[in-house]
Amino acid sequence: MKNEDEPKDKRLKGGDAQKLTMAEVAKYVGVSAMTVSRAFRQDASVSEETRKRIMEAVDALGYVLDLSAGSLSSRRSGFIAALVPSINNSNFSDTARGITDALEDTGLQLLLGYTDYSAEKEEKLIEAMLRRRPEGIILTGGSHTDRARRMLNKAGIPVVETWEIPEEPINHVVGFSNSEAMSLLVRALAGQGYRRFGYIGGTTARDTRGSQRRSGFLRTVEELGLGPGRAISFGVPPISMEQGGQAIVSLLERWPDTEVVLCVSDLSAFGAIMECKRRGMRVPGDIAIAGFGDYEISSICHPSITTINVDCYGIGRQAAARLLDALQGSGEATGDEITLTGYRVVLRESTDRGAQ
Amino acid sequence: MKNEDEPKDKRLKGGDAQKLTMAEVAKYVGVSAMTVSRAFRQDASVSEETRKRIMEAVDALGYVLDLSAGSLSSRRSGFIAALVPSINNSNFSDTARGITDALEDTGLQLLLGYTDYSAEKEEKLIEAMLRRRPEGIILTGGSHTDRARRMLNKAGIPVVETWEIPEEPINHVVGFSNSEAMSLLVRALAGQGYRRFGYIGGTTARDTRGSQRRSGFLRTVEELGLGPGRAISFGVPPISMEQGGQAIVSLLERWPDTEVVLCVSDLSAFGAIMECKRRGMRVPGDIAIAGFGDYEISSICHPSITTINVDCYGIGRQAAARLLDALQGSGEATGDEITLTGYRVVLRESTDRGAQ
DNA sequence: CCTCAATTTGTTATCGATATCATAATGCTC
DNA sequence: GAGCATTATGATATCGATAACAAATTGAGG
Repeated sequence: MKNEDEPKDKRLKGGDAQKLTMAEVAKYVGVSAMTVSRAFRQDASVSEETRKRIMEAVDALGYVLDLSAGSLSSRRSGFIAALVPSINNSNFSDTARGITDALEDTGLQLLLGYTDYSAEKEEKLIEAMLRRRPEGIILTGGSHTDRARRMLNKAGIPVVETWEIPEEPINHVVGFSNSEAMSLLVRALAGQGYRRFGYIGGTTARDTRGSQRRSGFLRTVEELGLGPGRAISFGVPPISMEQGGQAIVSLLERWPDTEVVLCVSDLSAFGAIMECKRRGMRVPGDIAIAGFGDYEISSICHPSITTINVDCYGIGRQAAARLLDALQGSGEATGDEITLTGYRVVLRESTDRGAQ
Repeated sequence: MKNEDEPKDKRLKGGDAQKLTMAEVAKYVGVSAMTVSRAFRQDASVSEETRKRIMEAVDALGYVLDLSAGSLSSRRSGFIAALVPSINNSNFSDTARGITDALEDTGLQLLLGYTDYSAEKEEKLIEAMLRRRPEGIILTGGSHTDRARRMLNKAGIPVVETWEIPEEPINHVVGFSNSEAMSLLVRALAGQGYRRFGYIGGTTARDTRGSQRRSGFLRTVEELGLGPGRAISFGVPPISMEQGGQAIVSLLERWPDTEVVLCVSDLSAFGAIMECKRRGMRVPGDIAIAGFGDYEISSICHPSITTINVDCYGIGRQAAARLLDALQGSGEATGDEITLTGYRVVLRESTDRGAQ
């Protein structure tokens, strides 16, 4: 597959004039580099005719703008960073989509990083991102290492924390109370007559949202006089489908008369439901199960899964909007620094009291 | 939430000395900027003692390296780009994880973009990435716009196409034949005695891997003398769970005696199975269903889903490895330019002939 | 004690674009 | 057609790091 009939300098297949610069395009067209630079920006004042000629040359020569040079000079990197715990989670990818959409036509690009639910990885990623000088940064959650906080404070760029309401916000917040949301679900199910509540989901610092949901569960069960709640931890967050299945087995062994089990996410709820069915139990007949997050799987699954719908996409859009506000340098604050996003209970088959 | 007791220049909460440069760190320590620069790289020759003093100063001042300046000078951006069709797809995120892992300790960072299965979006993303001068680029699939191809050729960086075997590779390829893989699944099921095969999944150019699977299906059914295959398209790729459910209804209306249905992915297979169960059909008793991709859901689901397991993670690792080889400028070719990755049939409950 | 090599540090030019200011061309009004 | 505003283009310095080369320091060997 190697070609012999070419110069033997180590060059890549198909690659030719590797280093094509704006100055060369300029010379080719017969204008100055500055004019070429202007032609690339829509606001700049270049005559339509010149721009056309330049763009033709750009096309003919195959020139591609070099932002690394441009951003050094303009002190604008042209991107914002967003860190999410997991890339393979439709909730977070919906948020990422929201950000991307909100950024459209702003000339800003999104750079995504994933922290794998680890504050240490988050710290490293924050540093890696800051080294490229993002114009703003969107984080998931409010739990960061001290060093990460220091770096973010120093950076002098707007920061948005999302998906929860941190005790000590760094800057802007777009999210909701996970504990309140879980509480709402408990109350909704209690309102349907359920009394003996179980819960699947850990308490580790890795998943602060999960911990908040758990504490919302325990608190509410207590408040309703139905306590103490029966909570099982299993595995390392994020709890997988498989771990959901293992957890419900443990839970039912320990508390066999449990009526309804709430899970930290729909994925573990799905695992739990499937495991129950595999063991010949009926859901919701023998045991009712609910999740959190309203993933696609929950509406498709048979039985469909009761859950909390979160405005994931909206979180993304709002977070980006707050960032853009801040970048616009709007002297006055845009109202509160905390933007609350919505959630709602979605009752489905998996907790239907009428069904058998 | 606004503070009045501060200078009113528009400064961000917590932000102080915004522009801290290497030269200032150098002055603080009493060395030259060059020495500071060296201290940041492990290979450089700086005495241990000096490096320690510099790093302490970096810490004390909160200095963060500016890569946009560095990469301009060194002509090394320090990142590679990878484009995947969808961010919310565990197959592709496994590949992304493979790339990330392979890049560890190379000093290279991964920048991920998602094309939403659109060649136009891919073209735009390729341009956006190239403007930041990645040192290499990993693509999904072999179907690109002409302009994208031109840009990639001009860029003079290694390119790896993954997840399929393109007719006209740009440079390196790491993948497998989707049509052969689907063919293998058809043969495995035919071997179990199935005769009347159906298929769910489109033919659009948006999802070339899906098209290849479909053609592999049709070809093999024909070859086995079981044709013509009964194929249904539904919706725009990637086919969702819900569309899988709708598709199987259409398929069974049109060809009620179908014995087994193969789906372009596990997600549509799952949707199809759940829809069947909702309608009171037994899977595999009344209809057998198989998927493609071996997503987590397939092993958890009840019934568990027969599928093709693809080495998604390996694709990522290998793609990154090929890229690194090419970057090492290894004069000689590293064997073939096409790296084949494995796949295997995973037989599970959803096509179990013994079950009812 | 001198020479040469190895190690550590410094100086200067440069990467490729853009900010800024200067200048040329154009158009409009009276 | 002079005067002035407006638009289009150019020249130069600069962003903040690193490459490349130079110089200073140290140590070993004869």
